Amino acid sequence: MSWTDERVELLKKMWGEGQSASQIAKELGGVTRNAVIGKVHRLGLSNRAGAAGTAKAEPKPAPKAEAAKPKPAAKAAAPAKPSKPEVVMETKSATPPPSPRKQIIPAGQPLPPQPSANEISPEALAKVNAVEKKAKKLSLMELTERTCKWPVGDPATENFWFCGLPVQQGKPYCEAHVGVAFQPMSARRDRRR
DNA sequence: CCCTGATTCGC
DNA sequence: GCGAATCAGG
Repeated sequence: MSWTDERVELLKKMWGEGQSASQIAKELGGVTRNAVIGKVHRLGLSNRAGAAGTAKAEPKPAPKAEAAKPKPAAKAAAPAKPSKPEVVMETKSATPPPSPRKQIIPAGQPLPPQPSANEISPEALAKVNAVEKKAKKLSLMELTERTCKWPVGDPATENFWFCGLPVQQGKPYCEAHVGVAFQPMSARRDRRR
């Protein structure tokens, strides 16, 4: 493969968007991330700083392209569904890990955390809520050994997906989900009922 | 171990 | 100019 104009443009575009070299390479195909990085340097756009030479470029917002058209919506629909405060911190009905009902959540090997007597740190929960918005929302088949396998939503529903963010090293989940999946086992054991 | 970008250097 | 190998970090 050679660096045709189109390919270079895509490279510039993606690099500008903050995509990683490996992602760009994958997208382009036929090249490795090294090739991409090498090209990036030769093009002089190592980082998104002012490569032009004089003017200092602004930090540039670099929005994460978020085209969102989940549903063709044959009819008007209400796509916006705030959040469901199902995670309470008062009554004891918290259910941080998704509720797999009696369904078997198919996962490569690791199983999603089964809800247990739990009360995850509010921080971790907040983190997860935030992260779920950035989740890549992968389908079962899209999961790999390196994508967070934290299930979100109801398996019996349309909107059910797996986090998909990069996992934390060996773990089956991303950092945020690891945070709620693996509790220090310190907090309290269980509410003395 | 996974990943990131940066650099080098033979081609 | 190209990019694998290597380096340096996270």
